Amino acid sequence: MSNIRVRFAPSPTGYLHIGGVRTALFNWLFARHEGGKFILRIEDTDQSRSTEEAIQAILDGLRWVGLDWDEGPFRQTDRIEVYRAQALRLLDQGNAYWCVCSAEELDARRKEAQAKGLALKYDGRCRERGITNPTGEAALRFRAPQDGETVIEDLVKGRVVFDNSVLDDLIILRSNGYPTYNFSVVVDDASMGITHVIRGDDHLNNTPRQIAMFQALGFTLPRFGHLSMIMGADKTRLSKRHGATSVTAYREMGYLPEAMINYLVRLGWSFGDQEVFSIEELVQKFSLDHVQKSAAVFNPDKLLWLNAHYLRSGEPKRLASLVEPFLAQAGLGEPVKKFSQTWKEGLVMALQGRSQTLIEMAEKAKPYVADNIILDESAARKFLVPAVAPVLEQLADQLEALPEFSKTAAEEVFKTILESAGMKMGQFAQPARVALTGGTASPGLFDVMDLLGRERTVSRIRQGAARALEARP
RNA sequence: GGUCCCAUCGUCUAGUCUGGCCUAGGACGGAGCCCUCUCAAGGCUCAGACACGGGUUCAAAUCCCGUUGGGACCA
Repeated sequence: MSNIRVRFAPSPTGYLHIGGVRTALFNWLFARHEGGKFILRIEDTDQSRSTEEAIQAILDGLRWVGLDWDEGPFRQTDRIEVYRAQALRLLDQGNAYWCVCSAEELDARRKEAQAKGLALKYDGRCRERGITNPTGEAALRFRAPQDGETVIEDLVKGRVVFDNSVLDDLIILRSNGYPTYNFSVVVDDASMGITHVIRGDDHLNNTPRQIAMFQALGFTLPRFGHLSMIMGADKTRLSKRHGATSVTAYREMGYLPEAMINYLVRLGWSFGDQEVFSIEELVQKFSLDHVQKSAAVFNPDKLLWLNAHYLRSGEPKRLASLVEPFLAQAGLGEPVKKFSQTWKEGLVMALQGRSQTLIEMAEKAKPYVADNIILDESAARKFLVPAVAPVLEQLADQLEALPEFSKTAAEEVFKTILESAGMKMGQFAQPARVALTGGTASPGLFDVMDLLGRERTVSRIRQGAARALEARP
C-alpha cells in the first residue's frame, strides 16, 4: 500500500463528458497500479451552473465504467468555511488584500490595457491600498509573487517554466464570500493530501498560480501531470457538435463499458503495439511514462470496432441481460418474455459476432423474437422464385415429420433434400433464409431454425413456398 | 493581445529520453483477394506518415535553433 493519493474533481455543470472519464480513468489506473487512493470531489462552488442531476450523472457515469472511488464524493459547497478560513489566513499573513474595484472599472481598464498592447492582467490598483475593513462589495485577491520563475516538473509534459511576472493577482474570495476555482482546488488538494494532481492540460497555465498559493499557505506541493485534450475530427476541442460526448449517451447507444475504457485508455496512452486490454491488465501495466503529450482526435470508428470486439467475445449470459432494455426499446419487450434464459443466451450467441452495438443486436433479434417477419420485397423477388417452391414444401413436410426437432436433425434433413433435388447449398440457402428471416443476412441457417423452433420454422417455410409460387418469372 | 503546450500514415499510436537494429512497426478506417449457406468474423495483400528550413554528427524520426501550423489558458 503506497501513500499515493489522486483525485478526480469534476464540475457538475452538465453531463459527464468522455474527456472527463478519461481523466478519471488515468487517475484511477494510476492509483490502482500504485496501490494508492482515488478520491472523488465535486467542484460545485459555481452555484449558478451546478445541478443535482449533473452530480448524479457523474456518479452514474463513473459507476457504469467501473471507476470506483475510495473517498468522497466530497462537495466543495460543504467546505465553504474551510476556504474562507484559509483565505483570511492569507490576508493576515499579508499574502492577500481586499480589492474594491468594480467589474465595470476592471473591464474598462482591461480594454485600455488591450488597446495599449499590454498584458491583460489585474493592474494592481488595490494592491498597496491596505484596505482593512471594506464596506460594501469587496473581493479578496491573492498577492502573487512577481519576481523569479516557477518551474513545474510535469509528469507528462516535462519541465515547464513560467516567468512569475506573468502571474496575476487572482481573486480568491468573491464579494459573495465564495471561493474561486483556483483557490478552492489548492485548499482541497492540500487538505485532502493529494500527492499527484493528474488533470487536463487546460489547467497547465493555472498551475504556477496554484503553486504560489500552495507556498503562501505553507502546504507541501503535489506532483503535477497534465493530460492533453481530446479533440473532434476538426481538431477543435471535443464538444457536442462533434456528436455524442457524454458517457451516458454511449451507454444508451449500446456500447459496453469495457469498450469505452479500452478506447479511452488508448487515447493518449500506449503499451507497445497492444490494442486490447482487460481492466486487470491495465491496472498491471498502466504508467504515466507512456502518456502522450499531444492532443488526440476522438475516432468513433475505432470505438465501434472495440465495442464489436467485446460484444463478440462477451459472456452470453451477461450480454443477454445487457441487451434486454434494448429489446424492449425495439418493441420486443413483451414477446421476448415467453422465451427461456437458455434460448436468450442462444440468441445472443447467434448475434454477438455480427453486431457492433447492443442496439444493433436488438434490431437483429426481431425475426427470432417476433412471431412474424417483415419480408424484404427485393430479396423475395430475387430468391423466392417458382423453382424453389417444391423444395421448400418438401423441407417443411420433412421437418414437420421429424420425430424430434433439433439443429442437427434439421441440418440432416436439409442436406438430404438438397441432394435429392440436385442442388448446391449455395443455390438453396438464400431462398430458405429469406423465407425464414425475411432478409438475406442472418446467422447460420440451422442456428436460425434452432432459434425459431419447429413450429415457426415450418410455417415460415410454407409461407415462403406459397410466395414463391405466386411469383411470375 | 500575452503566456504556455504540442507536432510520425486520414485517425490512434510504436520508435524520440539512452542517435545507427527504421528502405519507419502495429491498430482503426479504405481497396483487393481467400474462406464461405448469407451477413459477420478470420486469414493474406496493397495504398498511406517522420510539418518545413537550418545546424550538430561518420550517421538524425530521434539532439539543437528557427519557421509554420494546431491547441489551451487569461477576459
